[in-house]
Amino acid sequence: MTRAATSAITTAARNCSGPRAGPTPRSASPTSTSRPTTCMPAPRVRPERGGRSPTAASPTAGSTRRGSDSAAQTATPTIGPSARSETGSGRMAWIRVVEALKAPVDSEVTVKGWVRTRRDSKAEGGLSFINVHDGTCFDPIQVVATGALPNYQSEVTRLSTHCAVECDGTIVKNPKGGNEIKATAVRVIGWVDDPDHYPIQPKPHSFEYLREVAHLRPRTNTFGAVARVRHCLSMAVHRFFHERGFYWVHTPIITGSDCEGAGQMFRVSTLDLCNIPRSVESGQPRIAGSESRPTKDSEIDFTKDFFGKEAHLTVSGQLNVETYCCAMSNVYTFGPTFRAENSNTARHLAEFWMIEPEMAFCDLMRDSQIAEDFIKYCVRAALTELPDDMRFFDERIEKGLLARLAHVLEKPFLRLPYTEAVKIIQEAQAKGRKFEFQVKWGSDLQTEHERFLTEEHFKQPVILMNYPKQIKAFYMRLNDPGTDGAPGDTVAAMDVLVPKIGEIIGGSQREERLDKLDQRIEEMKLPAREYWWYRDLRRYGTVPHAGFGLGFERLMLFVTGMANIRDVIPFPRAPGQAEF
RNA sequence: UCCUCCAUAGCUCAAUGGUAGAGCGAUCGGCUGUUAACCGAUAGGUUCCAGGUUCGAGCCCUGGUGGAGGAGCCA
Repeated sequence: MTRAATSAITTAARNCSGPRAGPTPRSASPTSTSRPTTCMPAPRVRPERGGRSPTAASPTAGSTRRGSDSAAQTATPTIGPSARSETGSGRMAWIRVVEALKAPVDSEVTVKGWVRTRRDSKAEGGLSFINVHDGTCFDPIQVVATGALPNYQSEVTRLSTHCAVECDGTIVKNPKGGNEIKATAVRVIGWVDDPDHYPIQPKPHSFEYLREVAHLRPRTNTFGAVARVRHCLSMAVHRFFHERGFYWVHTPIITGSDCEGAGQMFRVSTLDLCNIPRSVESGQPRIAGSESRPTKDSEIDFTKDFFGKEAHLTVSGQLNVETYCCAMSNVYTFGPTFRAENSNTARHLAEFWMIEPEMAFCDLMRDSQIAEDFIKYCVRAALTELPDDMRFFDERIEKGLLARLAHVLEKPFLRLPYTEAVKIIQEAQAKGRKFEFQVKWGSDLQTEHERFLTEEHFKQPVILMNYPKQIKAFYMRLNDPGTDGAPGDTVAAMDVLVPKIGEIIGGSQREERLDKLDQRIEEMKLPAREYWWYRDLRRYGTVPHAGFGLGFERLMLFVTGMANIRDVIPFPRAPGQAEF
């Protein structure tokens, strides 16, 4: 795995309030106990110079307001569309770093952000180059501070990674061409307590390590870029559907049915775990001491629970969104989803965001076309809206990312029946390609098979269609016998396979015929009673409809080239992992 | 849940069962319109936890805990 050591570097001002969140609360007790906690206002760890004690408790201690004074005389109109009416402590226009990098020369500006790096020179009576970032773009802006600043020795030369600063100055051209700010004032808003122990250093950190300091990692260039792409893709998702007349439906996060059928669920309950109510239906008397453990003879009485029945966190909004589909035509969900699977991989989370469009009067072919358009739309959005971030991912995270994505956009995705895919894999095997698992018609394809198809054999995204019914969900539409020359019954299911990820989308045309649906529910021994409202959709004005599901974080992996799903969501939840 | 590997300085990692090391980062100094800066010096350790073997354990054994990679489940 290319865990391209990242890039890190960021800045942080630590507040004095509240308990220290601690970088690695559960690890290294020696470290955490020996470390000075929080930012104690008083004795600073660093030796003091020059008598001034810039403590975190007095953020602006010793900072100068001179810049403000001079700015007052040359009050400059605000610059850029997003410049707000607020100004810095001075009267210069506070603009974002992204705007400062494009602002015209001689503009008087203020930027606010965190120090990424600082380099000093003794030339010209003291010269410091401070890279400041505020999250608005990949590149920081370089602020040039000179010894003429009154707080130069006392503060500027002590800035360390992730100190928070406000800088006033003039936009000038860097000798190498880019914009930089010739500072007239540098105000320190928040110091970094004990830079030697500050968890993020101006050096590469492993992603594993940064997960332990998830509260500080967004200040690094990698996680800043991830956050921007995540936002960009989220907006693209909504834009894609909105532009096509889809309605966003907020399906419930708490579900009262255990019939969504997509894996282990988290229970939602307000019952007292120390005193769980038992039903006495079995006629057995309750036995003291046995009441808090379920037995065959005493079942938990969920009528006493909050919802009067068992409740769980949703594992899919699909069944619910189908109801709106059969009324609004084109709808989608985009929200959090929860799976209590004990799965520990770079592609799974216990809490993730899922996108599930559902289209009425739609068959599998159109479904797959929308899936393809959707993927391409999202890829294009990232490439055009965040070229700097994407270039970074290409250079430092996955070499060749941009070429891979360009290739994805290039031509139509390939469509292939499952039955054909099995033949291709079997032929490859006959020619000596080794697989850990055998493939035969009727068995589900393993990750290795899917990746073989999309990465080796076709070298492009592939949509597999019409899977054997026994490996797919009950709600998928039964195909006519003999579809694709399959030796058994198939359903109108599709999986979109892409290089690097494997399956990124799973979808299907839904079974709209009540008798066929009932037959499947019965075959799979599902509790028919639980599906009463789902069955109603087939009783009252049923229509062919189709949809698909896509894990948003997997789309993130696909677009950014990041290797681990825990690094593309701000605070990953996984088995044994709910810190922050 | 299964298989494999790992846990030593702020970070990344060394160290035949025999004095705890390097690089980066931090601090201080030198040089420099610097930008992965460079040069020198200094500080920094209960070697994840609990037991055990041994004259002696970072190293060997047992049991925990945590992490990583792969698999399964899936999105």
